[in-house]
Amino acid sequence: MRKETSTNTLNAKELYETCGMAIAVRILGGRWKPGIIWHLGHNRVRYSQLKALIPNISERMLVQQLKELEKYGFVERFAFPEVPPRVEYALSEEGKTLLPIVQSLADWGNAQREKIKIPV
Amino acid sequence: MRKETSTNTLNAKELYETCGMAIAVRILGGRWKPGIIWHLGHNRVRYSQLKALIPNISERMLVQQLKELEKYGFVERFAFPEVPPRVEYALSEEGKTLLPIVQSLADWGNAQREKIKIPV
DNA sequence: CAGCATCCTTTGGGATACTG
DNA sequence: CAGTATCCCAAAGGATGCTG
Repeated sequence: MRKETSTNTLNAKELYETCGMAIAVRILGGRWKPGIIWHLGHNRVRYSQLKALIPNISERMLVQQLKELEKYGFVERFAFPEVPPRVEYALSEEGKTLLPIVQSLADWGNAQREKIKIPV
Repeated sequence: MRKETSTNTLNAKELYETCGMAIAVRILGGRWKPGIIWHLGHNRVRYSQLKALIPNISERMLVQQLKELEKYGFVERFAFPEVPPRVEYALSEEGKTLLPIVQSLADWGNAQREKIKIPV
């Protein structure tokens, strides 16, 4: 078992030397987290459902990002001891504070779709 | 001269296959763009000023990110034919639509500074 | 079903030196 | 002052195969 180099871990030094923007970018950074948060919204969502909602994401990324969000307390994980297994994810109260941000990202992006000039 | 692989170029295929969120993440993605946009705000800012406002950023990154933002039309560049040279950057009208997003990122990040649990 | 492990490629970003 | 050019490393992400 090889230890995955833990990225996005804010240690005390980094935390207090950076401004809020830097913190936000580190926590929300990457290609997937905003989409995951957006799809969680206010509901509980099953792992398989989440995977279906986010086409192109690999299982590796989905699990990894969910774990990071869980580690920071933005996402809660509910595992049911059933066979076959069932796991649901949801935003914590803290995580829900991210919803306005990701919503405005999504809205902005959708508005761009019509306006942007296509290179090539 | 080695051609820098052009990142963040949305071609037609990528553009129309993705949702708004994916577009927003691609355009705003990375460690620096939100901070650059935030510091530009509603003013014109000189290159050297921008560099001072964003500690830790290298010239390479600052120039590269500004060029990308300019390519998409979110940033305008004003070069004055003087010696020593002077260059100012500002958000275009289109670019200013990003301000609410980056502002909410900054606000959220600042709010986190007090709340977050410090690992190690 | 909901993952984990491993290998690999691509991208982002830092350091340094140099220039019109 | 406002950049370029080059080299290099680290982090992000993809593909595939396997498991409780």
